[in-house]
Amino acid sequence: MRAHNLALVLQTVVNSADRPSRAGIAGATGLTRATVSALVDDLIAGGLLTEHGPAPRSGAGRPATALALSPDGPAGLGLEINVDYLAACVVDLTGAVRHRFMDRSPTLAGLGELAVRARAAAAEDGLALAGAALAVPGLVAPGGLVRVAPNLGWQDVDPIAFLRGTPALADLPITVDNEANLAALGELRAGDGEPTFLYVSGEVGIGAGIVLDGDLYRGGRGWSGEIGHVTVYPDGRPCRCGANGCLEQYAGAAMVAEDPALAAASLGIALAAVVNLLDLDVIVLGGGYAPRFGELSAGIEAELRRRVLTADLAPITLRPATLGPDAAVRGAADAVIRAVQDDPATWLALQAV
Amino acid sequence: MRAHNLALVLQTVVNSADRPSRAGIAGATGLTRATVSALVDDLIAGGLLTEHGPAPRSGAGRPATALALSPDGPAGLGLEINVDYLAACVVDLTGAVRHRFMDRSPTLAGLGELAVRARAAAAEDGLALAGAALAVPGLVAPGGLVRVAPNLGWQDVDPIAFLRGTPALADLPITVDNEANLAALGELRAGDGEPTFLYVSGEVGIGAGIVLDGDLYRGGRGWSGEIGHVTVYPDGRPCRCGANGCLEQYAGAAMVAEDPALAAASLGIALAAVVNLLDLDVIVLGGGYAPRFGELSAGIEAELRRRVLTADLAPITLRPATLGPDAAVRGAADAVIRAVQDDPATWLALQAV
DNA sequence: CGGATTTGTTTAGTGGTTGAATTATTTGGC
DNA sequence: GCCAAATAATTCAACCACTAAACAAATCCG
Repeated sequence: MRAHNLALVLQTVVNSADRPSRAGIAGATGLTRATVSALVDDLIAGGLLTEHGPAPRSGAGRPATALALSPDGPAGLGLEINVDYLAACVVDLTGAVRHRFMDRSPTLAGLGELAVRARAAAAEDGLALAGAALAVPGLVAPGGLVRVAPNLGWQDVDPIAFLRGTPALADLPITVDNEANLAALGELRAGDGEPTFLYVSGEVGIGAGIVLDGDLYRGGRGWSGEIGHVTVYPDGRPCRCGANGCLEQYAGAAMVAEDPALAAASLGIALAAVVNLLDLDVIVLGGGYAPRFGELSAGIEAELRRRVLTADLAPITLRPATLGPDAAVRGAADAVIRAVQDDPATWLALQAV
Repeated sequence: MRAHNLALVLQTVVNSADRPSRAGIAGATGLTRATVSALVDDLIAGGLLTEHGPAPRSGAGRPATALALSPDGPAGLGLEINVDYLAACVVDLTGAVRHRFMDRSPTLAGLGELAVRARAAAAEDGLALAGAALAVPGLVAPGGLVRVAPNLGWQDVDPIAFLRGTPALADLPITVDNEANLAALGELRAGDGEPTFLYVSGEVGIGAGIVLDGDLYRGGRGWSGEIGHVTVYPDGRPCRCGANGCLEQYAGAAMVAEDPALAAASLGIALAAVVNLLDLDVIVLGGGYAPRFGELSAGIEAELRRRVLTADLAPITLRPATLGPDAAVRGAADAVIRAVQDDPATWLALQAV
């Protein structure tokens, strides 16, 4: 119960645009001011919140002491390994990017080094890492095992086990997730604040992250969002997956450059299927699609209007991603601090030991 | 908190195959035996659980008193209105069907009469109704307003307001939901126990219910599962929705009879898209597809193997629905008793008044 | 300067859970 | 046949976390 209410209070601070007061949080959550005070004291003692000087107020009454996430609280380490680069970034509890690192040699050994450097940089700022999340362009099994990552040439690779081998990382909780999934989480924080949307990432392959009500939908085995292999032309071009007419063959990076109209129409057909099935009203185009949004949007929207059953009952918003190519690393780091924000009690318990 | 734990205890009883004891529940939930005792006492007093004689045990020790859902507890009323029939059924807390009614005149007035008859029959058994749920073949807005139901000729019809007009139903909480959604819920209880699956209902139109982790996924506006309008052949036959090549034109009732092979292949293409997007591993064919499962399954499975990216990493189960044409009414009644089972505290509070 | 007003803290009280001890009911061994 | 062991369920004191209400602090307004 306390755990739940700690999360409730912290979430309220996270979600509020301004810096709320204890009384404000009490009003928003339905808890008593006394309860909120007690909980906030714990969160301040644990280094998750900080008090700020009283803000200038209008009207009578004692001025409120503003509360905000502490920039010195636990930070998240985002990692990404992709076809032609490595990336790492440290994001503090407030969501601010504190450090970024890149490398052009996409190997696991290089990733380990990058992670160690990032951790050292965080330590210099006095930041403790709550954990790390790794973005991978492939299918990830629940335990973090990468079953297949075609563009990396990986099959049944266990990056967590490898990173744990580095002494400086042995104690760090690490998770692995699909690149598009994490990019979607990055967009969730950085974007317009919609809690439910589809994030589509168009690179060599095409992936999607499905965000429902502020949470990533991963599917039964974590393999959701493989929109690149949705069939658009049943007897169309053969795909490397063995099927014919996959979206990837019509809206992959190559086709977007060569024939944007075809890419847009194909994408529109696949997206209409998603909307018909899941009843989403926001679609975010990221990855390689974002910079070419202007060329693609009209063609996509035309297909959506034609093929979505409920198109005339409620509008569908199509917009480009706000984050650039580092959406996945940002999302990975975000996933770590989200975990702390969603369950501050375990972090506080860890600190107390 | 008590509300949460009451639900936890009741759910444990619902989900356990045998009749659990208080101690067994304590072990399964992590609560203390003392706590479970107190909660179970409340549930028995509220008429939701009953004690049964001690079961024969192996080994020493005091024998456990078996607990089971009470057949005299609150019951659910399921209602369905469709193109050529009306249906109603009363399901008790244990999930047993106590009464069924049918009618061939699918009007709202007839539905009201049927509901009154069903309620009277339930009352004769000493059953109190916790509420009613109505299955409709159309798009339902959150408040229960039916935006469009093409096969009924409905547009912006409010069945709740109508039924409330009947004095004998004025005090009954009523909800409205899509037919395929409720049929999926019916299958959830009656089926193999998988918590996550896609239920596809093939009638004149084709609808689907998406069940994720034991819960129906309704989408942002409750319009999920419109698989009938997923595009399978982008330049194919015109559909009554205005688009071309919708699944409904290739796997609707007419086509299943005329060309089962084409229906199966088309259905396979659309289902592969669903699996690629949502990573489901169980697909249930219901409605008109169930009786023709033998003719369709091979063709569907062939497309799934070819078009699902992860087909060779994990198998996909395709099976016919266990419930027949009354899946939707059963599911509707089930939805009502599920609501009680998921939140027994409010039911107990209502009784106490 | 004093009342009004709002924030935050203190204190007593309450509901609900835990843990230990107790009672109840069976099996099995000598 | 009786006692010990084992398991189920209840009772009771302690405790934790939230609530309610009073109180203290800090500001504005007349």
